[in-house]
Amino acid sequence: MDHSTTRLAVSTVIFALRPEDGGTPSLWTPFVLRTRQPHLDQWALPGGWLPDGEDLDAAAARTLAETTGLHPSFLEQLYTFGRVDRSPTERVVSVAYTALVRSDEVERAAPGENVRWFRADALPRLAFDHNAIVDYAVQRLRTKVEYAHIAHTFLGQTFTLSQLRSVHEAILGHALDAANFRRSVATSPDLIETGEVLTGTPHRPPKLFRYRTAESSRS
Amino acid sequence: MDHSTTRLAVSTVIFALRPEDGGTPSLWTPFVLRTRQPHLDQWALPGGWLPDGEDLDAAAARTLAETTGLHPSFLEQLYTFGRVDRSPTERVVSVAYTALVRSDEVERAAPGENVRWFRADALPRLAFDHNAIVDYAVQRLRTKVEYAHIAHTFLGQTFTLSQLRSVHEAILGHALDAANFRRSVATSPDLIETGEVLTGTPHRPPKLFRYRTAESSRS
DNA sequence: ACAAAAGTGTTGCCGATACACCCATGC
DNA sequence: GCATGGGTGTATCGGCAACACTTTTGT
Repeated sequence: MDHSTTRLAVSTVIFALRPEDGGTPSLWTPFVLRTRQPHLDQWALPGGWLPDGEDLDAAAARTLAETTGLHPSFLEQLYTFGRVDRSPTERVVSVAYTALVRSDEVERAAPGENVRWFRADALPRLAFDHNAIVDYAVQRLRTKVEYAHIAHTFLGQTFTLSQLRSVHEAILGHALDAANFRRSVATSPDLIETGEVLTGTPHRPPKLFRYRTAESSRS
Repeated sequence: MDHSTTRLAVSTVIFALRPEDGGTPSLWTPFVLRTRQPHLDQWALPGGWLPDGEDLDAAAARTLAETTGLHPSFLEQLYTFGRVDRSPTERVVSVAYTALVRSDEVERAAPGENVRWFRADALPRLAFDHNAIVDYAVQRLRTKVEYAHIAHTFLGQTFTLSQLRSVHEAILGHALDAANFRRSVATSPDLIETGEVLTGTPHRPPKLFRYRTAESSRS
């Protein structure tokens, strides 16, 4: 049997929220400096080749940990990019993933020499078709945050509704009415009041919430 | 450079509407009888290996035409299935596609010796993980038909609103209010009245509509 | 007391549903 | 003219955006 020369890769668009200098947080994503041709010295999505014995999800999780040191709280397949001409030197089909990581995760992780974060809405020219991949990921994240409960994966186990709203605002790129936002998320039975409040704020202490997980809903 | 043994395939879930014996139409999908191991003599999705020089979309269109003789009016990537154990003999990553074909297309196409159609909601045990793939495709089709204008791709260039409604009903699996359905699709500026009516019906002749395409909207 | 964020109440609008009703054609 | 599907009108309901208002804390 003759072999195909097409190679299979996995790439991940990682999103984190980083507070603008003293202001409201915004979406950032990390890239890795390429140390080889093609596209030497350009920024590229974290990723790598798919090993024969590894599931796609596992490969995405592993390669993103290896290159950035991060452990995502959310990881899902985005789309598979396979145009013949997307790499100038060989045929590469890339299964792209979207990952969300908590801000404290980003602080804790080793920065990595060749890793750099950019604002998702102000990217440099990336290697291959990675600009298109990131744009598509941003678009999907925007639509998905409005109907799926994923925003809290940017936060800790417990969070205030202001924090959750601020996540939505950063993703959508515009402000939301605090009162209506509260009601819209409160419709979900999976949003649970912990009974505790966050102290140390200069004003009225907000209640802390958490999302019901598979584990927390056992029996 | 040592080669990976992982192989890349493309598979397509093809949907068409077929009138139940004298009744309302329902969703059907064609499968191909496997003539080799593994899963010899089981039904499998139309598809094939991805050639080195062919785009994913093109490979999906070509393989589905080769096996079933069909030419879809709609084709889009669904999801990539890559679990290590999804094939018992070798590692295969499959990029799955969804295709919609018009009923008259199905009539016209050569049936194919090893091709058989099944109701999408009453499938036999298929080869590999193809049952899961079809189920996922049905689920996605149901949600997508409610917000995207894709139902008309099951019909001809022009169609009555009853026909379009009947497509929605077949996909969703339940009846819709004719009056409200009419209004809900009429909100789209892309739905255009042709000015003609369909004659030969036993009752009041319905108006014929078409959807504005990229070509029909040129200046 | 005051500022500011947390949280509640109220109103108006808009889209979707339910369903009554009229229209046009073949028979 | 009558049966039948095509097509229109309309009342009601529920969700959501806007925004006024009350509550609770730190300073």
